[in-house]
Amino acid sequence: MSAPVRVLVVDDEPLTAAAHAQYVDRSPGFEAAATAVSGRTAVQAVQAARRAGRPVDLVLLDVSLPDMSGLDVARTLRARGETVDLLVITAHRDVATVRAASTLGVVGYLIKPFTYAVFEEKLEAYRRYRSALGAAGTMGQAEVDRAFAALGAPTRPDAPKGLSASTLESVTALMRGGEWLSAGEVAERSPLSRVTARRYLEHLAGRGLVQRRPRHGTPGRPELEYGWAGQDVSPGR
Amino acid sequence: MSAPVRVLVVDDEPLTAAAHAQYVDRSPGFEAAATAVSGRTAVQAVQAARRAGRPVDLVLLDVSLPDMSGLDVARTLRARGETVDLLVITAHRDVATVRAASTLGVVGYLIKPFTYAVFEEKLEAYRRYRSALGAAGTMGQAEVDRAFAALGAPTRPDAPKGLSASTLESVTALMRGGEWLSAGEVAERSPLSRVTARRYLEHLAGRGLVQRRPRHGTPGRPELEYGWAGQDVSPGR
DNA sequence: TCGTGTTGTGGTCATAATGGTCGTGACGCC
DNA sequence: GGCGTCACGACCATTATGACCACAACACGA
Repeated sequence: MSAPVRVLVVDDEPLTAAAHAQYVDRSPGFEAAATAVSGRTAVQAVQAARRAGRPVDLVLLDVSLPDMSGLDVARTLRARGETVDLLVITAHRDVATVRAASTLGVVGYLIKPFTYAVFEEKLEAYRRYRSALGAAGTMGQAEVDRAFAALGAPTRPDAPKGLSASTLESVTALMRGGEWLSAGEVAERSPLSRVTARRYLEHLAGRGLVQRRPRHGTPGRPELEYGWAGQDVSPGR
Repeated sequence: MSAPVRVLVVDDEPLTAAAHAQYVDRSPGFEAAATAVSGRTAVQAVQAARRAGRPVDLVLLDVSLPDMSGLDVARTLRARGETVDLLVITAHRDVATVRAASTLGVVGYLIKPFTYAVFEEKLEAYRRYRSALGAAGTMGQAEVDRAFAALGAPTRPDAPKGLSASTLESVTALMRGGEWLSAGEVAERSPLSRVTARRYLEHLAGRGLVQRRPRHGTPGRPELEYGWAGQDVSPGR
């Protein structure tokens, strides 16, 4: 198990900041390292944490701050070369702010108010993003795409046409076991048929929740095996 | 029908820049506005275009430039508040570069070499991103997610009939190591059989991505060894 | 020097075994 | 009772493997 992701919470409203920090601590693998109530203190907190040898990984950044815009905080951090990831949390819904945040390389944009489920989904997406980037020293196009796709995961865990929520959940639970399984093997370990199992696995793969890779070595067409993303890739067979 | 997206192509290799510009003009809704062969001229071109009232919408940005890194170009543009989108096009595959590009808010990251089909896919994703942003003055969480998701759309490497995309990528990754390997050696270092390895190597050789040469000196039929050719843009459809 | 044997891989064919899609059927909801 | 939805079975398409024959260069003897 790797060290938890250290999170700095920035919000001018102390109660809101505390609530967000609570959300963070509630999420396994994340810990609220500090909170800041202004843009200036936020920048200072990031720099201080890095100099102290315990750098911040992620900043939950409010846009409305008393001294400066959250976007300005982002620009300042970028200009100073701080390598932190930013998750914008704001009530601003205008296109200009969203676009500005996007060009500043934020890993997500959350519109207040939101439920914990939605928040957790964003943290989960960020976790996948990190794991996709941390996998290897060099990446192929597919790996790069997977990293970018992780951030694009929709907030709502909606089950599209043709899929049912309960079945999706059971397949997800099975895959969380960490084993690499083919569609046929998933079918064996669940009351589903291979075709149905494949539909759900493909759906999860499209969302970046599971990875696919061919299983070579035996005659015949290679078997596609699926593995839960968000953990390190096992060396395989 | 809205005005076409104006694109600036940046690459230190004039032939590559021309090829990319051709790709852009070939894509409906996009037009190559200019090309630049260095970081300094790229920044100047963006500023000049904006002042001339015909701003650049998108920059195809190479990382390896003679005077400065493409990432530095991005930082400069961001620092000067230019509101252009960036699509990184590079042979750099290390995580650090990918991560740096990501934090600079690029709309995509393409690893050279690539086919036109892959390139077009990225432009299409960017088009969806723009249309998601341009739809309304204010956005809900769903709209924001859709915009971010558009950029995360995976590029499917186009493999011809008989070859699978993921296998092709693994063979490509192995060959990028720079070593000269025979089909049998590739088979040893991958879960593939010699026959399969040969099929993919021959495919890459046909596209000019790897070179072939016989390995003399030992008894028996000479072994064909394959080496990475390191071209920029393959002549694929 | 030339011809022949030896060696080891190149390249092709048939086979294997799953992937993916289409149509059908059952279940639940309006 | 009709309709939409979701899952299943079966079929065809797809892609890897193993085996086989052919080929090309070296080695050696005449």
